[in-house]
Amino acid sequence: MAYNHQDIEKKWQQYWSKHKTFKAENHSEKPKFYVLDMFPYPSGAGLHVGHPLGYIASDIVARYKRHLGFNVLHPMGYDAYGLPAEQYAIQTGTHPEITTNKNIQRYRQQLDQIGFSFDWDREVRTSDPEYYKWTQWTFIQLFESWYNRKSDKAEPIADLKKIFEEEGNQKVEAVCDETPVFSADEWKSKSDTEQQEILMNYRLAYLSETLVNWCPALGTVLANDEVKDGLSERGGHPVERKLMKQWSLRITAYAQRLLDGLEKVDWPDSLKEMQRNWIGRSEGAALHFQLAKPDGSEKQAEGIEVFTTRPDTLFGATFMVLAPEHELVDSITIPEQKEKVGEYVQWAKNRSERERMTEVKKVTGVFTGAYAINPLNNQQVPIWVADYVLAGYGTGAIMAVPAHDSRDFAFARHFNLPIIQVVIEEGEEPSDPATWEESYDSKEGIIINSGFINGMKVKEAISATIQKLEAMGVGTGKINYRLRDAIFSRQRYWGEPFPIYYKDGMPQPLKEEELPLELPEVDKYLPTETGAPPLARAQNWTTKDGYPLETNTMPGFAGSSGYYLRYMDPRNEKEYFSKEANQYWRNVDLYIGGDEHAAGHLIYSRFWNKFLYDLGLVCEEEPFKKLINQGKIQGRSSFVYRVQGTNQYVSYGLRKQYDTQALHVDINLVENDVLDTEAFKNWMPDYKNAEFILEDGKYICGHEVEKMSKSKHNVQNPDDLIERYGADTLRLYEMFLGPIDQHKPWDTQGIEGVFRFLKKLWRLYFDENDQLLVTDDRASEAELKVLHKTVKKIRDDIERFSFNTGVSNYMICVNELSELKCRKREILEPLAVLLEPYAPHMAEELWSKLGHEGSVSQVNFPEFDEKYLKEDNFEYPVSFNGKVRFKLSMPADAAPAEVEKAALAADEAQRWLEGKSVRKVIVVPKRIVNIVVG
RNA sequence: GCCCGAGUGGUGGAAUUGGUAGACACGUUGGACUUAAAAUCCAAUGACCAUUGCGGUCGUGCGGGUUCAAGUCCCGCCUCGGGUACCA
Repeated sequence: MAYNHQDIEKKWQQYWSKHKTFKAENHSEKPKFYVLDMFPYPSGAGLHVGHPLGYIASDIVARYKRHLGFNVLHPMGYDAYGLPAEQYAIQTGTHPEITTNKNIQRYRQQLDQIGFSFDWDREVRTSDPEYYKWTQWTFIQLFESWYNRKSDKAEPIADLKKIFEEEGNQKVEAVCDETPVFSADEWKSKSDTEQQEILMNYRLAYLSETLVNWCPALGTVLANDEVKDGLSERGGHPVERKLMKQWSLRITAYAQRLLDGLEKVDWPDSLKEMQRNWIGRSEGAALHFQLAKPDGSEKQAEGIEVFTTRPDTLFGATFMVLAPEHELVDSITIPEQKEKVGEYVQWAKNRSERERMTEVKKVTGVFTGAYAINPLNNQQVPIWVADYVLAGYGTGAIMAVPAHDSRDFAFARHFNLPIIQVVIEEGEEPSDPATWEESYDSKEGIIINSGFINGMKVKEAISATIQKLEAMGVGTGKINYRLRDAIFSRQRYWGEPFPIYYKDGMPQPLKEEELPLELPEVDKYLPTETGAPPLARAQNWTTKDGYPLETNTMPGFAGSSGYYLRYMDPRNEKEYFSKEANQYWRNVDLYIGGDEHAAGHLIYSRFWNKFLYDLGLVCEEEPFKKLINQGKIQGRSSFVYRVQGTNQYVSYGLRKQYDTQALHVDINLVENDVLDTEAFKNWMPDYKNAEFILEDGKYICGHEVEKMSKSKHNVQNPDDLIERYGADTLRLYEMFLGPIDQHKPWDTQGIEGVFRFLKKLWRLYFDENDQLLVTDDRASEAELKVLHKTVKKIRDDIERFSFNTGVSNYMICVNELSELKCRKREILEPLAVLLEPYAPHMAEELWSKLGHEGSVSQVNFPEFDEKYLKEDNFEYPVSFNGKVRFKLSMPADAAPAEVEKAALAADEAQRWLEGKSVRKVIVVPKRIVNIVVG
């Protein structure tokens, strides 16, 4: 009877659960260590082999830190709100909560099977009212706060009201929407509603008209990641942009702090870079172009604000462009152009996302007939409308410098507008822009054709121009961010209800004691006939006083933005978390998760945390000190090809003859790339009436190696592997696959090797009849050396998160001890402890079989002693001109001169020295000898 | 297009600070045990040349460079993966 993983693993999992072995205490003399995994969305497909990769790594660290005497917080929970459960509810009528709870149960069972050391008493679920109470509570705090630029933090709206009452808003520096200046008296004379409307411009959670991805066929707004190529991912329906009243979070107030904070965290550079790009800080100038009167003679009072990063090229601005949505388009267009401009704006608005994306290169636009005046040279430049200028960035208007911007260049060429070169590379002669094929790169160079800045370098010219514009009062240096405020409303059922009701049409927050506002029952999980969100179907969806409640729900990232805080004090009924708990746990020491959350969760969380920091609720400004991205375990996806606009699916080899859209299909419906068409029809209701265009009587699927994810339906689940090899083998194998942060395709081939290793380890302790072989004899030098070498390496490898080499080191250790036929307790006992982080079940079993009570997870980690690692001799590789020719064994402490002498005198050296003179000998102690001959 | 990351045997990967390239596994081949299989154990396994033995040449995507010494550093490319996209 050999290693029986099934019994052993079940036994110890039960033991851990019964004894609450991994419970973390909020009061402890021990130093704290907080290891966190990104919590999963419990999908119906269950856990796949990619999920545990990060969990295993973090579990190894958590277990290791416990051995070192840390009080470890290692919690797990569920990001329980999400579209799949809601979609399922729409299709079947099953309440998403039922589906979600079922999926959570399955997740829990799967997680337990892998033997994680989570403190399950701290589990949170975002869909649990006890949890989302605090999500709602935070929303109210955001609603009741504004961002004061002077103090550079969030402050109460109540304070802002006081300022308004005392001195109006002229001295207020806030991150807010455009608001007219008013005095204290004017403020007091406003009606309550008017005051509320103004305050809305300042609130960090605010209601406004926003452009959204509207899918008429599905009757709902879609998040950006639910839209693919301008079509809805589910169903393939067209998506259009539409203005809707939506809640937003004023995350832009934190743009600079979000950027600065990146300097303070230990995150992968690539991920920091992604966040920097997402925040998209650009320095430049805001400037004002006045309008010329229609007859072209004089200036008008009105003007156009533009943002540019290159004020130094202002003399090369030969025209201006407004976004079709720009508010001035209507008013400045001259009567003769009204019709054309109107048509263009209409056309541009109705153009779907898809068209916009596929026709990026196509140049379109219309002249308004109006002119603006270049403030520096008083030249009149024509104002155009074109959709290559986006309403959402900067001011929605640009000064076009065709000589030095590729888009402006294309536009100027197409409409025959003048091009003036204003930057030139040092030492080059200007050329005629008419002969150019593309715009001229102007990042560096000398300014020409530009009046007072002629001859300056780009950098000087930028600051000189800004100075001049400021002096003239027509412009100012400005920093612009690409980051947009986060749209926070979803027309969905399965999400947190907003703690908001409407009184006289104005939103009002619920009182704290009215939280949580629980999700109501509805008859159907669809929008109403009038297009209102599903919550509008709920009976009596009003406050006690009869005021209507908000019918939108919060998006997926709401609940995940602060979950790491709730873990610190998850059962607190009075507060989000206690101050003491937060002071003790502070922030996450190690956070492991995928980099797909770079621009979403990881920005929102940082924002959320900073906001709570401003409120004095959390003591650390950055939530995640160190972060590791686990690489994705890639899967092999299968595809079917839907003929555009139909429910017909064409086989892989024939797809080129049609206009098709590739859709992922569940790999379980596919064998050797052949689709089980009947199973496919039953897979999802959308496909029920699917028709197929076959080749050779079969439907052949396309395939691709890409990341394994529920949406790609290429999930490989771990249950079968655990059944066959055990959790310890799975843990070791997932780590053995390669570096934790690298992507790698899943392949079960190598798992046998890891399984063999565990069996071999087992045989060090037991004979074929399961009799313990361990003796109390003294260990030999050689055995001690193997042990101590391994202890050092295992520690090292965990500290630097090199788990794959960690596994190799166990293997080397076991190979060597097997070779030595080691049976010594002095060696095998520490080895069991050493193994615990990676293969905890086997470690527990060995520990108890060695005669110990209690869990090995509480025992101190083995120390290594350098004295056992000392080598008396070192085998020098001796190379000639860099090529290793022979080995030379020398005492480890031999002086370089001695080594040199011995190397040159060695028999093997003679054939390489023959007829050559020694130019130089390099001896690097305990490394190498290199003899240069020639 | 732009920004990141990666290219090492048949495969996954190792080489932590410029110092023996290919650790540890998988796979393959041969062998032991067995009636047989499984399990286990042993041996070989980068390519090429030589093969009676000693051995030699090449080799970390490609082309250059720095160095006594380069997978590792520098310059110029190529390929693959990821992110992002009219961001002024």
